[in-house]
Amino acid sequence: MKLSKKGEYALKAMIELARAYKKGPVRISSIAEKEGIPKKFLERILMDLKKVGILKSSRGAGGGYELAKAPKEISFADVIRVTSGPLAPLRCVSKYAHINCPHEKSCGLKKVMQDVRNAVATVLEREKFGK
Amino acid sequence: MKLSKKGEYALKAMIELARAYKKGPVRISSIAEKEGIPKKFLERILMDLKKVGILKSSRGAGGGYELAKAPKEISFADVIRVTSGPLAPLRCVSKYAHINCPHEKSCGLKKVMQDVRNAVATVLEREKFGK
DNA sequence: ATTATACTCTAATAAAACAGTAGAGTATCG
DNA sequence: CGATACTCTACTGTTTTATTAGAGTATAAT
Ligand code: FES
Ligand code: FES
Repeated sequence: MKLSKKGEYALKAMIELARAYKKGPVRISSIAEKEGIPKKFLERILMDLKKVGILKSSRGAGGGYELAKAPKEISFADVIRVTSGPLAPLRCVSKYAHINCPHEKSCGLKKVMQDVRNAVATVLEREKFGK
Repeated sequence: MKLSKKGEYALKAMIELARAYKKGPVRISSIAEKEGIPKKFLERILMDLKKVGILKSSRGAGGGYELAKAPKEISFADVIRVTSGPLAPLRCVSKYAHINCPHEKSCGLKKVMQDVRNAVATVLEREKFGK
């Protein structure tokens, strides 16, 4: 039930970027240093977040990354889904990555796992990067 | 944030064993067949659960596994901790496997992850294998 | 006692996921 | 142009996951 390093780094970077919202782009290396994240790894993470429209970037001198929308429009859940996959403990109870199980009807796990996924999603969807 | 196969199998086996509580031991192969779990893998899982006192076993003909205590005394959380590790997304917010982070004081992640771990623990500790 | 039954234990392994790195390429600013 | 900083593909090493092999031990029934 643990969060990957990638997810952890992504959230930390997002917090940093939210802090700099509307203050111009932030360099990857600046975030990497402040948060103690390997730079090359962070590059890939931020690219992923850009690809789904959470971040935008500008190149060249004075360039860097910044939020693509208001911090209050971005949830922890959004970031984790992109960087560490579904929140649900089992695919059969995942909302956005659902897959059917063979014996769903008689499965004693499904209900509880559904509750877990909902509990997690509630916390992570409520939590935004700004208010 | 996903549950390992090992954890999933363990829970399914526990449900099966709870059903047979006070009805004598159940063979590994019987559980493996019913739940579609590789037998050899299940052996190891049940051994783990025995080691921590959740299950007990008897050998030889007529032998098998059974719960070591009343189903209502065993929670999903107990089983998952043994077979898939801590419930917490990060070690620094884990109750039973806690490790300190360097910058805990200024970390923007800790509080939310604490909430996640609590939400998960609440669901999984409430859910028992019998009532 | 012998045999069949069923758990016990250590070790090994194949594949996947995770964490991180290398390096050449491209856009932009001054 | 030259420095800056993101872009993109591919590669690598490590760890974890999921599983299997096989020899060993205890028990019950015959
Ligand atoms: S594990 Fe998916 S329905 Fe039981
Ligand atoms: S990640 Fe542990 S305190 Fe921030």
